[in-house]
Amino acid sequence: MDAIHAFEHLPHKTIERLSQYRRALLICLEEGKSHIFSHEIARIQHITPVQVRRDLMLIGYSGTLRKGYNIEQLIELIGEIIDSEEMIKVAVMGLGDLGHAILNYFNGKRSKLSIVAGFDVNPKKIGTVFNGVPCYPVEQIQEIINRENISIGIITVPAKQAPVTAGRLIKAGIKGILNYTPTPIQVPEDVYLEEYDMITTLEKLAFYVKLANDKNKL
Amino acid sequence: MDAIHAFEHLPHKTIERLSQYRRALLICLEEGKSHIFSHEIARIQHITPVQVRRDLMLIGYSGTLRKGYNIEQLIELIGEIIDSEEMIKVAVMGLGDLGHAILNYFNGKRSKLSIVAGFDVNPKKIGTVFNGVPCYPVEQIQEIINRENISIGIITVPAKQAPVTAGRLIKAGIKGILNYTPTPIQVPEDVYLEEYDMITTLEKLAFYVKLANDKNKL
DNA sequence: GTAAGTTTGTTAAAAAGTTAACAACGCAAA
DNA sequence: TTTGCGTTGTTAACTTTTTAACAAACTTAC
Repeated sequence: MDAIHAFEHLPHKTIERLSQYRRALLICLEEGKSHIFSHEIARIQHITPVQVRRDLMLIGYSGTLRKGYNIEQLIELIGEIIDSEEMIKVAVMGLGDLGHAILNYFNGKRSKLSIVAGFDVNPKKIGTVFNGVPCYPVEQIQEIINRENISIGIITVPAKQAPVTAGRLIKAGIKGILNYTPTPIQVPEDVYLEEYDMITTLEKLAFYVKLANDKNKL
Repeated sequence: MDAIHAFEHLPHKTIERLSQYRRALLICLEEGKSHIFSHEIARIQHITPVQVRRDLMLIGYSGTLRKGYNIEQLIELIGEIIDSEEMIKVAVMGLGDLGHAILNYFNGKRSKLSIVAGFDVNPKKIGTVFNGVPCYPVEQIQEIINRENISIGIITVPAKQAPVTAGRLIKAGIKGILNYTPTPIQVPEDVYLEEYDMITTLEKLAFYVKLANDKNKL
């Protein structure tokens, strides 16, 4: 009980990294490894070994001296912290290229997180099934979200339609929204929002590439 | 000269936000507005007005008291800071759904950043043109990157192929890589890397939705 | 023309996140 | 043995980022 409460206060960045650690660990497990050192995890994630050890300290996991961390146990523990007990269900709004891309990458790999519905305005897509996910008309959003008990919506519609799509999700009682479009949206306080915009990242990258270039010119 | 040097030391987060401010400002300009208050920008980006003012202070832009910031001027200034003088050219590795999605969202809107080539292994795609971007076979990567003077590569291939794709880009002399796959890659020191993974964000969102749920249950 | 209200620009404080430092431990080699 | 090395766990220092506080300046209302 006390331990559960502690996880509430994990730093946001640690939560992100735990998800990443787990992904890396799953790959290592596949490769037949049973233990891993902090510096190995660190190298994969482009961070320092200290940071890895600190994160693991925060979640109360102990490794073995000179042997590293037990991969299987660590995956298990990370799951206990970041996964939900019940399945968390997700809807994708807009089954264009980006929606499809997400379904592809996601592809039933997460055990406690599952995309169960897609919505689109294109009549040709309605009724089709892509990667096991059926496509519904947006008008049915309220009905499907209630029926399937969907708590997260991913917005992958064209940028201009992001706000109205967000509005629909909010009205339907969604708990969290992941917005992949470059158009920022507004949500009420009780909806958790994650804006995840591709263009910002690219422009930032371009800035630092330019900077490096300019330095080399001197 | 001195002013240019100062921009080198802008906080990373400020660079990100400048890109976002500009995007929001462009929309406001389209809507016919000429000035904007810090709290308006803040609201759009889900941050505080202080943060906006602080960022603008750092880039040395002054607004008008009780009138706000001149949108056109501010867009101009942000461009001077984050854009490169010459066009920065970008290649997309993998023209699947995600590659297409990026081309769609990007779509020639950035004036100083341009996607000029796509690469794929699928023979059916080679030679086609999507959104004005021609698709080449990966074997020609070195040739095209040299010829077009491409400095940034975006990786949108299937996750398993991310590392080998990164290797090809690096060998071809790329300066910056944006990796959209969930598989982390390794780059030498002089290549700027941005990992931009969709699954981490979704898992983080799920965690905070779960947390909110658990709290409500009590 | 004076008071009240807004908004900017800036400095200072606080919070969040990262890195450094190092004790503790245990294995391996001499 | 005992010495040296590699690794963990943890505290403390540092850096980055955000937030608070407030003076200055302009506008409007009275």
